Amino acid sequence: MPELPEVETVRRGLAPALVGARILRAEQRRPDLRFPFPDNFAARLAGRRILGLRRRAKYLLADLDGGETLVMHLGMSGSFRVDGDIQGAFHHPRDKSAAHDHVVLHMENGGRVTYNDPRRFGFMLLVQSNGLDAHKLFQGLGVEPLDEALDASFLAHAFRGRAAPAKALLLDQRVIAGLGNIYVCEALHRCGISPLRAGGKLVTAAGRPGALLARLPQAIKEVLADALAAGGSSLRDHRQADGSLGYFQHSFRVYDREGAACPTPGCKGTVARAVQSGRSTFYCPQCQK
DNA sequence: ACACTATCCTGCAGGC
DNA sequence: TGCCTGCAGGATAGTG
Repeated sequence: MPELPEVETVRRGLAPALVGARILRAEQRRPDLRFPFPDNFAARLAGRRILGLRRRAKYLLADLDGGETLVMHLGMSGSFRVDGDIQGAFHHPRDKSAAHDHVVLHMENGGRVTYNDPRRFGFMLLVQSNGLDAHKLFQGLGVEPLDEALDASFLAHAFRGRAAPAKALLLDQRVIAGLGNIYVCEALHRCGISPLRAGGKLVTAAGRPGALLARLPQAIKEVLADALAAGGSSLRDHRQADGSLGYFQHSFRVYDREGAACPTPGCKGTVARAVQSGRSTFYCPQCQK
């Protein structure tokens, strides 16, 4: 479920159960997800206290005592579940999703945090906390989209001379870290930029942001803020850590709305679907230029 | 350097 | 009903 608003919503949901709490015991139920788990993963988690839970881009970072940080990425289908069931697990045998419960953290406070990931594109790593920024995963990461560093001149610099479509550039985590397919589609629609438009064409010859590009940072920040306020988007049956559903999917203007009337006031267009870099793009050919 | 593809994996919806 | 195809919120290695 993982773009920035979803990961941040997960972080907020997990924090009460994890921050300040000690991991009594950890279960690692398979050798790997996207990558192999670290050596002695479960044993290295046992007894550790979680000092804080942060987010960087789409990564969740749990800082542990002892100087290590547990780095978690949800991939496409990762989710966390928190239950306070101290008496023992209730796992319905027909609950298929339990087959994909890959990691369980048994907390000293009686809580239990389970990581479930059917597609296993997610991963967990342990990294020295003081070397996090230098780690390969974080080294090349672009700006946080909600940071003030994301502004029109930053985008003009990043897009200048690029032939790749705006969609591809916004999905590139080395430029902006945290956007994904949904929010890129939504942000481009909000500011009237076609996802097919070459990035370089949105920049003036002098390297300044064009009129449309100037609106993009605000569009990105607004759609993310709206999604955060809604608890993220819940496609299919994805749930937040506390079991509740985000509801921003009801506010999508173009994503997964092929054939619907364009919601832009005064626009008579119809939402279209295109495929870019193997992924669906939704946009209005009428008002996105 | 850049642009584009194929790929990892499972589940689900839609067509026949 | 069942089988098949395509598609899914991500990110990377590999190709030209």
